[in-house]
Amino acid sequence: MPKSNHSIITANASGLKLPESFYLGTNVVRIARELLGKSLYTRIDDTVTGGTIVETEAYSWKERGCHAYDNRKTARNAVMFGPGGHAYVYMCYGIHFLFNVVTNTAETADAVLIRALEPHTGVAAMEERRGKLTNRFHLTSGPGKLTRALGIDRLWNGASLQQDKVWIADDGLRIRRSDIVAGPRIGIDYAGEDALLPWRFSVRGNPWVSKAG
DNA sequence: GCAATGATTTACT
DNA sequence: GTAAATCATTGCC
Repeated sequence: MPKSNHSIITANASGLKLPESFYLGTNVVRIARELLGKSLYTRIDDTVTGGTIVETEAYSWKERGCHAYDNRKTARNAVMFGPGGHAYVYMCYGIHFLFNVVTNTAETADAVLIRALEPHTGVAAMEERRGKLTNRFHLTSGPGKLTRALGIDRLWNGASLQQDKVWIADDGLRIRRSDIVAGPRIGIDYAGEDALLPWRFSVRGNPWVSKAG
């Protein structure tokens, strides 16, 4: 009997931290796909919170949707020009922090935006950070929501994913290729035809995937 | 449905 | 140096 993919989980925090080599890969689209099913964790004091990544988007300096399009380096996006395996956190709409994983080697500005998690570790702590919710699926089902749930803010920009503050682990979960949905990215209409690139990936049928798509 | 919210960027002088 | 437009969204109406 096939396992329901309605809710994929649940792993624990004992999985293997992804090595730096994973992030140094040159194909950011492939990395965005491979991050589905991995777990993103943060540790603040002794509180570990985390969940399974169920939605990502790839961004590359070669296309207009990216902050670093055409190799334009600014104070905000400087982290993207460093080596892969670091966090790129920035503020959007003046209210929300968005968490990205820098990929590729130094001077090649690619990144993967983490858009949604299925929470499985430290859920009570995340609920406390998010405040009262009418629907439990709203806890981490959006890029701004998950950073708030995990306690991520702008000070985390540039943090290494090889340390014990924020990291991504392989908890052994495998997402079948046929259960990965690809589609256009959210909220980048200004990118012209690059907005049509099918660089948003999510887990088919998972209730924690953001509503925006 | 749409207002709120503020950092960042860009286009000027 | 200054100002206006822009924005990888959310949450409340």
